[in-house]
Amino acid sequence: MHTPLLLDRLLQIADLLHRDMSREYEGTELSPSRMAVLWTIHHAGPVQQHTIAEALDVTPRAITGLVDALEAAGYVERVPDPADRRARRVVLTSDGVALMTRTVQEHAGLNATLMAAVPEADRECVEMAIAAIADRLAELVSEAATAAGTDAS
Amino acid sequence: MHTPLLLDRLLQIADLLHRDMSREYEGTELSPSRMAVLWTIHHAGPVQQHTIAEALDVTPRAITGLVDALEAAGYVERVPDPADRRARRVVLTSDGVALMTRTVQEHAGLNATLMAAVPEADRECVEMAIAAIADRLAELVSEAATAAGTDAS
DNA sequence: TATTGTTATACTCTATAACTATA
DNA sequence: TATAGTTATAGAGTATAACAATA
Repeated sequence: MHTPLLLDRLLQIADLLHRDMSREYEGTELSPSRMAVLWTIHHAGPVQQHTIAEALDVTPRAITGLVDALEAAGYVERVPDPADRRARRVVLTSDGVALMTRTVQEHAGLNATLMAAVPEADRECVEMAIAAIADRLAELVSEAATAAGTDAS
Repeated sequence: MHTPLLLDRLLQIADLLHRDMSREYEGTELSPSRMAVLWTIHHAGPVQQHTIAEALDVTPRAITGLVDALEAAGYVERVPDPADRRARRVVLTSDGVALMTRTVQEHAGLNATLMAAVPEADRECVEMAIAAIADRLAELVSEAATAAGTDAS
């Protein structure tokens, strides 16, 4: 048995994060996909649905369903867009803002717990390295998607 | 805009890896879930389906569907279990073995590409740190799952 | 004409529950 | 009685396609 590759560790972490989030939200009106919509609105402010669709790289149809669910649960509201009567802006309700505030705090707490597993002297180096890996991976995925899109057209 | 947390970077990497895998397999008989089944068999050898279900933390019913698809695609075969006539062992076909051999090589290649984004002097430290973070996260998720299970019972 | 978002429909993945065959 | 796996059914998430309202 040899040491797992860094990539294997990253895949393990990906699986654990997704599993933990799914478990955390089970029995509630939330889910990883719905949280992704809330993060987009949290970061971008009131947005049109097609903007969310582009940010998450899914079709507008998928956003219709996710926003329907979030609106029914009381976390977001569809409001008229004064500049375009076809569109509506999706905004966080006060419940939505409170949820995201709590979630940001929980993220910071989990981040601190995980960083505590790394020797203090190594932390800056590790943060830089993971950022570099994430950026490199984003480039690769973007190139692969472009190549696939070119093939298909 | 402050520097993203390490956790945010890990979530970004998780999303990119899943997205890239989904794109890579689109239009084929494969998918991330089906690949997870193949990885389990690749590592454990011929296994009963309930063993795969436990390894992936899904219900046996889900495995029935995934193995059905993989068998139809020619990557695995269900063979009788000589020790238990209720069960069948799932084994890789020669196509399945060839696929996993290719995939292991592709993983090693991607791993090397990503590690190239990290200064050579930092690599060992980063590998150790990510392993420590993965182990810590696995503990946390396991504890949370146990706590949730205890609550429910 | 192009864009925004919806309804209609279908597929994958997953869960629970009821059932068969075997242990 | 318990276990291995299946069928039946349901729900979430996503895709394509056709359509409405507006730009």
